[in-house]
Amino acid sequence: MLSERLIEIYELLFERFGAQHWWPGETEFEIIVGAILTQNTNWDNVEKAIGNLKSANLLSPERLHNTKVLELAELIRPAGYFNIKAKRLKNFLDWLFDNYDGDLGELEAVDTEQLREELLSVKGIGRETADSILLYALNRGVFVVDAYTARVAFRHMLIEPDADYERLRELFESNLPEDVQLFNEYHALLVRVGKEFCKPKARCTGCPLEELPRTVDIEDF
DNA sequence: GACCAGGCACATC
DNA sequence: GATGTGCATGGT
Repeated sequence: MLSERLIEIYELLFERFGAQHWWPGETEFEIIVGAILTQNTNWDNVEKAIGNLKSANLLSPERLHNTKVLELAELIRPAGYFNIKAKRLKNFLDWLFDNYDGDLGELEAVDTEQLREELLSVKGIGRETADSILLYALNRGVFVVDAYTARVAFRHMLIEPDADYERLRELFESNLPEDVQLFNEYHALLVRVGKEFCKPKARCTGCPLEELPRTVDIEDF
C-alpha cells in the first residue's frame, strides 16, 4: 500500500524531472565537506566556499586537517555560519584521523549502523548530515530526510504530520527496496519538486503530484 | 528591508 | 520530548 504509493510518486517525479545526478561533487571528500557546509544554507553559497577550498588546494583530508581553523573559516565564509562550520569540519577530521588514520577508505570496513552512530557522535554532524554522508559519499543504503522530504511527505504520503526525523526515514526505508541508487535519486527528486513546486504555504500549480490525495492542507506546510 | 536556504547544539521548561 | 535561540552569507 504505502510502498506502491511511494513508487508511484517516485515515477511521477522521475518522468517529469529525470535523473538529478546527485551528489554534486567530484570526490568522496568533497561530498562530505559539502554535506557539512550546506546545513541550512543555499547550495550556491556552498559552491563558492568549496571553490575557495579548491583554489587554495586544500580539498583533501590531510591538507584540511593541517589548516588553521581561522584560515579555514575565512575560506568558507560564503557558506554562512563560517566560524561554527569551520569547527565542524575540524571535528569531523579529528574523528577521521583519531580513529581511521585520516583514511576514508578505512570506513568501508565499518558496519553502516555503527558508522551512523559514530558520525552522530561528532559535534556538528546531526542526522541529516550523517545520512547524507552515508548515502551520497559512502554509498550506504540510508534514506536522507530533510525539510523538503518532510514537506512533500506530509502533503502526499499518508504519514502523520507530527512524524519526526526517524519516523520519516523509516517510512522510506521500510517501504522501498534497499537500493542505494533509488535512495539517491528519490531524495534528489524530492528536493527538486520541493524547490520548484511544493513550496511552503503555496499551492503547487503544475506540480507533478498535484492530483494526488493529500494528508494535510497545503497551508499547514 | 524581509524572507529564505539541502541543520545543529544547547538551554530551558 | 517539545520548543526557542544563536549561528551568517548571498539571492530574490
